Amino acid sequence: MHETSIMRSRSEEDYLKAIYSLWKNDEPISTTDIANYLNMKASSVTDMLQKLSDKGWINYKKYKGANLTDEGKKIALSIIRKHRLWETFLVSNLHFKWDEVHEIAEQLEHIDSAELINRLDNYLGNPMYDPHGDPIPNKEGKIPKSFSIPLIELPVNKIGKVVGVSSDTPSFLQYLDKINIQLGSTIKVKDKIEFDQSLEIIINDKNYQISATVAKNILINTKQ
Amino acid sequence: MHETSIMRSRSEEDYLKAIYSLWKNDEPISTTDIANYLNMKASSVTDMLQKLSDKGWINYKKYKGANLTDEGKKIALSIIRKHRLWETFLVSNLHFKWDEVHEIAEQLEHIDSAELINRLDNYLGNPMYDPHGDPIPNKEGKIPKSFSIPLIELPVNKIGKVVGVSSDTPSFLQYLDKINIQLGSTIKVKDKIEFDQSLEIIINDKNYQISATVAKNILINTKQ
DNA sequence: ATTTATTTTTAGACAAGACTAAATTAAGTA
DNA sequence: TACTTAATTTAGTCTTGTCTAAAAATAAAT
Repeated sequence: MHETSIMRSRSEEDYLKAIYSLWKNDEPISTTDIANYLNMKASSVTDMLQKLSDKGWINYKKYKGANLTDEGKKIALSIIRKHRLWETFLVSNLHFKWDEVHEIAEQLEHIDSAELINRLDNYLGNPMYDPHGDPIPNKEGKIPKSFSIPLIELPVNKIGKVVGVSSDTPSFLQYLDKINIQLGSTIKVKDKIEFDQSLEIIINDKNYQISATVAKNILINTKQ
Repeated sequence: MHETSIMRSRSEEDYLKAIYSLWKNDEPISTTDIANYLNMKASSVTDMLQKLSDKGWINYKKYKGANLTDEGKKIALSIIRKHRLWETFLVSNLHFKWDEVHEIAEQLEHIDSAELINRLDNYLGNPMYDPHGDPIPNKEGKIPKSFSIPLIELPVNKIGKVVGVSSDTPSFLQYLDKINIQLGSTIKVKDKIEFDQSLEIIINDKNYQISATVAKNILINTKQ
């Protein structure tokens, strides 16, 4: 139906994206991990892994888990590109809050039109990062490098700029909104509490106490 | 999954939209007409009509065809609203040509988020008409009245403004592009050829000869 | 009014993508 | 190493939405 590329179902795309997201080292991703990520039963995952393998998008060995092939990685990255560009549009142009856009982008990312997404990219000014600070892959699937560390590693009395988050659950993002943290916010670490690793920080001249868990999920730039 | 409204499949939405589009008088729409419109077999249509009827979206009597209920009409209009708003976005903001947007809008119209579409509406400046001159239903499903006649009915020596087209096949739209007709174009009818009903018209001081078929599918405003 | 042609429906099949329950393999432990 | 537990796969079922082929109903025509 479209150009030379083989049509993919929404389901197939979701699996490829899931495998990409769970991918860490070179370890293959387990059936159970994928099942949990997608809220499905392991048996359903097994079925689909066989299908994706037949299409050449993953390497799959029974009982050994799966990994993306180059072809599969390319597809996953193109979906992530679409997801992040749409999120950017929703936040920058339609003024959604950053915790409201995920579900909608989950739908929009499956719209099939290369022309559309490239035009959207231009329309948005070819952004490098989405509203959560995540890098946006380019047309060729290249991801801009980002140099960042979790806030918890920032030394006392140092100042850093928020460039991203490593969790984007709505509850977390809403909490950040509440204490006035957004992309670009400047944070100073006033003190670290030995006992529970919590931090005392300053944002816009106001003091806040944040837990180690939160501090681990806020990303700070290392180069400016 | 979303608000109080019952989830609908893409397929169900396509059927409702098809029935709406084929709707003329109060005559119920036949199985075959729907099948042709959607490029499906009549037997598939029969199945789906039964389903839509069970959900209360159409009135369906065996062998008698189907008509939308108020509920069904509301759904169809909301999909048309989405389709036309997305087309507007694609043409006005992403600078697609008016003959390139249909397929993409066919996908976008199924994105499920009332909030999204209302924000998009505002972002576009609450347009009344889409790039083909078709009226955009509002949130409540109300369609702005448009007063227009086919160009063929415009008397000789009268001037009219193009407000829409009643066919939007790419080949027709491309032909219009070629002879420089777009929404808002001013057309003067210089002569009518009795023999074949074709027209001699003037656009931007240039003369063109157009067939009756074309002249029937160009809509001209009657109130300005 | 009866036959013929066309439409529409029914019945049964199939593919995709999910599930449950049972069987099998792999991994962990005494 | 043998045993137990956890992970994974297989087998079979279900739903959605399509199809083909056959049957039934309606419409058209002589």
